[in-house]
Order: sequence, then structure tokens, then C-alpha cells
Amino acid sequence: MTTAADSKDEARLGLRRRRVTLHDLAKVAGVDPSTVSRVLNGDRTLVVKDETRRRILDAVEELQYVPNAMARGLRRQRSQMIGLLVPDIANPFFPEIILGAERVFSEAGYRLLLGNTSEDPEKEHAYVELLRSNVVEGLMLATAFTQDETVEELTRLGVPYVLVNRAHAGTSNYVVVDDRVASRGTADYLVGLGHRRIAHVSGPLYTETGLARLRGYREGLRAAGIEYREEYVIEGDFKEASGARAIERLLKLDEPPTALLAANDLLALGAMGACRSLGVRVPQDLSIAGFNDVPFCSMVTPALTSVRVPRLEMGMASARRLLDLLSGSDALQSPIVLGTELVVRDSTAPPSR
Amino acid sequence: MTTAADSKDEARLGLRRRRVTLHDLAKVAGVDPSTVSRVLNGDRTLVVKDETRRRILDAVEELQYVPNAMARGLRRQRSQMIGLLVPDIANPFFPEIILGAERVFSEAGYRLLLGNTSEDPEKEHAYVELLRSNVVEGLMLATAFTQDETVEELTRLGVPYVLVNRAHAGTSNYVVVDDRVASRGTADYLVGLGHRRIAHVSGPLYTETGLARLRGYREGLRAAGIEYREEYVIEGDFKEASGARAIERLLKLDEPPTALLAANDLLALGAMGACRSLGVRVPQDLSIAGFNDVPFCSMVTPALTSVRVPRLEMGMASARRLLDLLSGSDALQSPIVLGTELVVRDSTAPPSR
DNA sequence: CTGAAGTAGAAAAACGTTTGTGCCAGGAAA
DNA sequence: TTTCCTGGCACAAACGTTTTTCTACTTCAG
Repeated sequence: MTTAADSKDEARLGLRRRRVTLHDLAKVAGVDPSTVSRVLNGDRTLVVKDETRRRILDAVEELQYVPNAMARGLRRQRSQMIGLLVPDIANPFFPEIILGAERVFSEAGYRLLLGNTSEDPEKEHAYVELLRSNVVEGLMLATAFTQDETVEELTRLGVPYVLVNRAHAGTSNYVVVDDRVASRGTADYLVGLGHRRIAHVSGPLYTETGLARLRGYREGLRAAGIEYREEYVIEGDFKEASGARAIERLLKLDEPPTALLAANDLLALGAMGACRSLGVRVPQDLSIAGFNDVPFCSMVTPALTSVRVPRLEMGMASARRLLDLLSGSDALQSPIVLGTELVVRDSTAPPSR
Repeated sequence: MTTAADSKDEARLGLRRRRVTLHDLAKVAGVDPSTVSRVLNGDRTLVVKDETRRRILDAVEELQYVPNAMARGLRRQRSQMIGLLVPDIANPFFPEIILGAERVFSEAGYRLLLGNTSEDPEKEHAYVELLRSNVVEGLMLATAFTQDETVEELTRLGVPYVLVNRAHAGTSNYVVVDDRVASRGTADYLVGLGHRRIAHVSGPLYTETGLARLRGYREGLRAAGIEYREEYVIEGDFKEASGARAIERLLKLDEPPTALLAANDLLALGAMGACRSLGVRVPQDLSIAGFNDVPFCSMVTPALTSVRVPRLEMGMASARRLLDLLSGSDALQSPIVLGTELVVRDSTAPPSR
């Protein structure tokens, strides 16, 4: 038997067992490979005798056959993979998004290729090439820092993609929260506590997210009839250090704020840290509110008031939208806007004066 | 021209532009596809005239050619992808491991397929099938909960894999830290502070990690001549809630401990939370030390003393080992053991009595 | 008895690469 | 002049599927 000889060869050569293919299967079952393929794929157009079908299935079991994904992909022109790009996996905002996406995709028989762009346009571009090389069928861009250029290239290529937590004029395939409204809500809450001197440390103002949260802040102040003060708004970069720097500047003002609305939790955390070293008590001397409600919000002391962003749902909704796109349902869908919720914890209180 | 007709068809039918293949390229450059392939792959065995080479490269530029990864993979029998399995991406222990792995892999021209097993054997098995279906060339298992069964199946299949943060008798392809020694170090430190009544909340004792950390704890006590007390050791499950439960039981003892060595940071955090609600001050009434030094350790108050585990390096080292395996360097390598470091923060202090 | 319609499956052509081999020209060696 | 290289490329066979087309055998109506 060839099989016996082969396995001896393999043993002698220390080679990995040759993969069992459709042909091996067909030989064992005494039919043509095409028939095997049809049986395994449940093709209804052609008829196969029960007895033949059984022989085939037995052979599959016996040989432990697993189809070769690349051959199948090549033939079907589908890789059953999607790419998910994040700027920084270590940022606590992203893991749950990934989790949600993975859940939806794996349920739909898709696999997740994860790319960490480190906000590097080169890497971002490299991942777009994956699309052109048919490695992935679609792309999920989960980053506020995505280059406009990238988005436009994707649109031009006419390939399926969806933006996560970032809107874009050229498409309606994105999943976001209403940053402006949520930010406005937090501002309203701080006003409601009695604060009048409310500062804002923003995100980078070249990001939609950063801008929208700033707008919400201003709206809240205006609605309360509070005058906008230039010196109360400091642009940060969504990272801890810039939150600390901001609070140091703010506390040096003649009229320091009694509350700080930070554009994300890391900024808030940085601010809290700086307060601690400056001897400023939170929330007695300064209320601080964050944004995103990442897991550490409830772990720090005082626990951080923040805006809950449904990250898991965000990942799932984006994934589902991408699957819709892939299945070619051409029904033009509108963007998905998920709801937020202000989670009040211990870092905010009425002003003490 | 066919091209003109084709593009009209595409426009009319609203079809995606047909992918440009090696054949198109060959036609434009006036050579055989095989020649194009050789030029693009820098094949040195065959000679190509400079002029021909230039024509080909021009055509590549003109047509924006990108090779089809599935066709190439099918032919070369390599997918240039590896799978990384984690039990829970949202667990702060894993993102940095993923980050390290992604960095190494993407540098080496490999892509990362991420799987979240949720500690579900079914899903785990599904990802092993990816190996058999040639979707991935190798597997990185980053989970203490990996089924022994899975590891043995991988070994039996003779496929490349590496275990992250988990040892296994049947292989030497794993990257770990010396949990026993590190845990011992923390115990020594607590003893050095003057503690004699030191408790331990362990991980699940069916995990290597949990066991090793317990062993280190016992060793530390023994070396200090401190008697081992059954009631001071409580088995947890690496999650916050069980840390809280443990501390509640421990504080009810006639002689409550003055220090707690937790088998990971989440347990420590849970314990800290329980202490706060019980009015027990940390570190004055109870010192708490964690393990892993995940990011939130420095964010909580009091900041948590913990054992730094080089997660980034762990991911990178594992990835590199897997690449070694893939390149078939049969040099039998020994397991990789990375160093740890005790990071002393505010949650530990000498006992007050 | 003949042709039409099923039925059950085989043949073969893709999918887009890579790679072993073959072929032809032109120059060097005999 | 013939023989041998060898540079420069083309040919064709893979890789393992899926899918369209084709064939042969039944069965059944007319």
C-alpha cells in the first residue's frame, strides 16, 4: 500500500505527516473528489445516494480530514477573515471592543486578524494592503487616529470597512456614541452640583472625539449661562501626563476651577494624581469627571465619575455592520449611535465654597 | 481592448474591479508570469535582463499589483499567520503580551490571528483546527487554563506551538517567570518588614501558576521559621470577588494576619476593596501584596506592591521562539524563564503592633 | 420501442501563485 | 565547423479546493 510506504518514509525522514486532501478522501471512499466536496458542503443541486454519502462521511472520520483553508479561499475568493486595527491594545479602551468583535465574528465563522498600528501610518497602510492581497475580506478601524487618507483609500478601493468610535463624512459605516451629548450631560451634571468654574482638558482637537467633547462642554456652560473662559480649556492628548500638566496650570490661575471635565479617563487619572501630590483633595477641593468608564475608574480612590461607553456593544455592532456589508446587503444603512450613561462615583461633589 | 470592455462591464454591473493578477502583469510587461514571479521574489537562480526587470517593475507600479496571499500560501504551503489564544483579552494581563507578540510577528512578516477562548474547551479546539486547516502555521497559547488535552493534541500533531506563562512537562517550548521564586521573594520581603502572620490567597490549585506561587509562599515562611497555618491559606480563582471573600474570612480569625500575599493583582484588589468597606486600613492594619503588576497597581490608592512580570518581553520572547520553531531550527532549545522584580509601593508596611 | 427526463456521479476547468524543466540563441572552446 | 556552455526566458505542472459541464445509466410516458 502506498499509505504504508508513505508513513514509513515520513517516519524515516522525520517529516510531518502529509496533509490529507480531498483526493485521499475520494480514493478511500471510491468516488470523485468533486462528489466529496459536494457532500461536505451540503450542495443540494446534485443528488448523492445515501450509501455513497455514508462512505464519504466515514472516510472523513477515518482520515480526520480538515479542508485546506487556503485552497478553499482561493477558489471561493473568500478568506473568512477580517482585520481589526487598533492604535494600542494596551489602552484599556480597546480590549472590550476587540472582545465584542471577536465574539460576533467567530460566531459567524470569521476569524479575527488583529493589527496594532501604534498610530503609525506606515503600519496602517500595510494593513490596508492585507485587504488588497485578499488576506482579509474587510477591515474594522477602531481608532480615532486613523488617517483620513486611509479612509479615503478604502473608499476608493471600494472595499468593506467600518469605523469604530469615529465618524467620517465619506461614509455611513461607523459606530459611535454621541460624544457631544454625553459631554454635555456631564457638564450639566457638574452645573447641577453647583459648580460654576468648570474646566476642561480636551483630547487632541484634530480628532472628532476631542472636538465633540469640547463642544458638549461649551454647550453645557452656555445653557447654564456660564461665561466661556479661554483659560479653563487646555488641549491634552488623551494620555495621563497631559492631564497632570493641565491641572497644574489650572490650579495656578487666580480663580482656579472647582470642577474638571476631562475628555477621557486617562486625563482624569493624571489630573487626580497631580492633585494628590499638590495636596488638593478630590472631590472636596476639585471635582473630576472622566470619560469612557474604563475598568480602572471603579478601582481608583476616589472612584472616578465617568461616562459609560458601551465598548462591548460597540465592538459587536461594528462587527455586525461589517458582516452586513460583506453579505452585500446593499440597503444603505445609517450610522449606528450607541447610548451612554453618566456613572456617578466619588470623584465629584458639590463645590465646598 | 479587453480592458476597456471589462471596465465598462464592471461599471455597468456595479462590480468591484477585478483583482489584477500576475497574468495581467505579464501581459503588460510582455513576459511570462513565471518571469514576473521570479523578479518579484528576487529569485537569484535565474537571470533576467535589466531591461526586462524594469518593464516588469514598471507594470507593477502601473497596475498597482499586490500578490494574492491565498494563492501564494496555497502554493508555498505557508500562510504567514500565527494564532494567539488568550482566555480573556479584557484581563489586563494579556494586552501587553499580545502587543509584544504582534510587534515581533509583524516585523517578521507574519500576521496575528487573535482568538479569545473564554476558557471554553470547544473554542480552544476550534482554534487548533485552524492549524490543521493551514490557516495558521503555529500557535501561541497564552493561558494558564489551557487544557492539557489541547497541548497533547498539538504535540501529537507535531505542529509548532509555544506556551506563554505556563510550563508543561511534554515540551520545552514555553516562556514563563519563576513564580515560585518570585512569590518566595515577596514572602521574604513581608517577613523582612516584620510580619509573622502572613496569609495567602492563592490561584486555582489546578494551575501551575497557582501552585508555584503557593509553594513560594510556604518556602518563604519556612525559611523564616514561621509555622505554616492551614487557616491562613485560601484558594481563590484569580478574580476580584474571591479576593474579597478571602479577606473577610481571614479577618474573622482569632489571630488575623497582618499581611496578605495575593497570588495576583485582582485578588489583591478585591481584598483591598473589602478592607475599605470593613474599615481595615491598608497598610497600617494589613499589608497587601499582589502579583503581575498590571497597570492598575500604580493607579489604586494605596498603590499596590506587586511583582513585575515582563509581559511585553514575554510576548516577544514567545513569538521569537515560535518563529524559531517555524524556521525549523531543530536545535532543541530549553524553556525561557524571564526575571521578575518586586515593585514596592504603598500597600505594604511594617506591622503596627 | 423510442425518446425524454431524471438520477448519480465523473471530468475538467478554474482560482493565482511558484518552481522544475525545457528551449533557443549566441559566444567560447575544440 | 561542430560541440558546449550559459544567459534569458517560456512552458507547464503543481498547490487543494469548488463548480460548471458532461456522461452514463435508469425509468417512465407515449
